[in-house]
Amino acid sequence: MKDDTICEVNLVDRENVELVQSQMANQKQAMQVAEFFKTLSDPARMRIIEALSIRRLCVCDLAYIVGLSQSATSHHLRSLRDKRLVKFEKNGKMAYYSLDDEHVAGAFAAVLKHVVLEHVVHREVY
Amino acid sequence: MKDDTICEVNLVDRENVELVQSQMANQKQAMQVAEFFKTLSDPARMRIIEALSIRRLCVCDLAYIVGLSQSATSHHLRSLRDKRLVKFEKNGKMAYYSLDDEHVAGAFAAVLKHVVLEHVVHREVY
DNA sequence: TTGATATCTGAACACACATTCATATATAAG
DNA sequence: CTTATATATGAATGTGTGTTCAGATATCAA
Repeated sequence: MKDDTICEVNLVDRENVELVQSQMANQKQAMQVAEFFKTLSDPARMRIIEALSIRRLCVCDLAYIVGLSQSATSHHLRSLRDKRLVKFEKNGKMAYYSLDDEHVAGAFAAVLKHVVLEHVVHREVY
Repeated sequence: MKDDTICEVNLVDRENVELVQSQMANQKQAMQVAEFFKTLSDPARMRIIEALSIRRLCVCDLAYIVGLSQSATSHHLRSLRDKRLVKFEKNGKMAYYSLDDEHVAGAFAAVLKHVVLEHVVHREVY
């Protein structure tokens, strides 16, 4: 336990801290994963991704499904496009959006690797 | 394709829309999953969870590891506690935090079920 | 008791971001 | 060319939230 140590300059158990630091992914990776989570942290974007995983859709049908205005939907689609989570094809006046499967799968794989596995594997008794 | 239909009142392909709607999880579930993602969408909270998945830690050591002030760390821990993702025990002046394993595992399971599987299973040709 | 330490908490500030509104672009139809 | 439709986009607004700051609470030591 070592709670007899005195906390100087915000460090109680240096040994413990160094062990944790050595086992943690670097800060850049954590930020990337957090970035991906942030994208999915909005219910509207969540539902957009969900809907597009079922079927390719045009903007106005998508807007209807997620219950947003056409403009708001378009803004979200733009940010999702920038993150390469969705792609689109223009067909006349219409724009048909679908998931960017490879990239989404890759992102999920990264998340699973850096978060879930990390948690499942390190089941030690504290 | 059916892009010959006219878009009245924001609906191009009613049939398609209804199919997607029937296959989507309800909005409540989407919001719950989004809520969980929002919690992990902050790099600091991300690293807090990551660190605690390795070892039980007191607040000041945790603050040192994630590179935040003690106050900011405490605020994050409070929100994580409210969502039952972490738990803590007091030992004298110190507070030792650890993951609330059952709840975290449950949350991840829900996410995997409602997001990843959904995506993997529905691999149809559009 | 007094002083030091670890943590917590409310208020304030600053910044990020989702939505709306107005408008722009592009295509199709008449 | 003109009109209508589908989508895109920039600006503005309002809301949410992460951090800091100051101070509160609690425990331990002297």
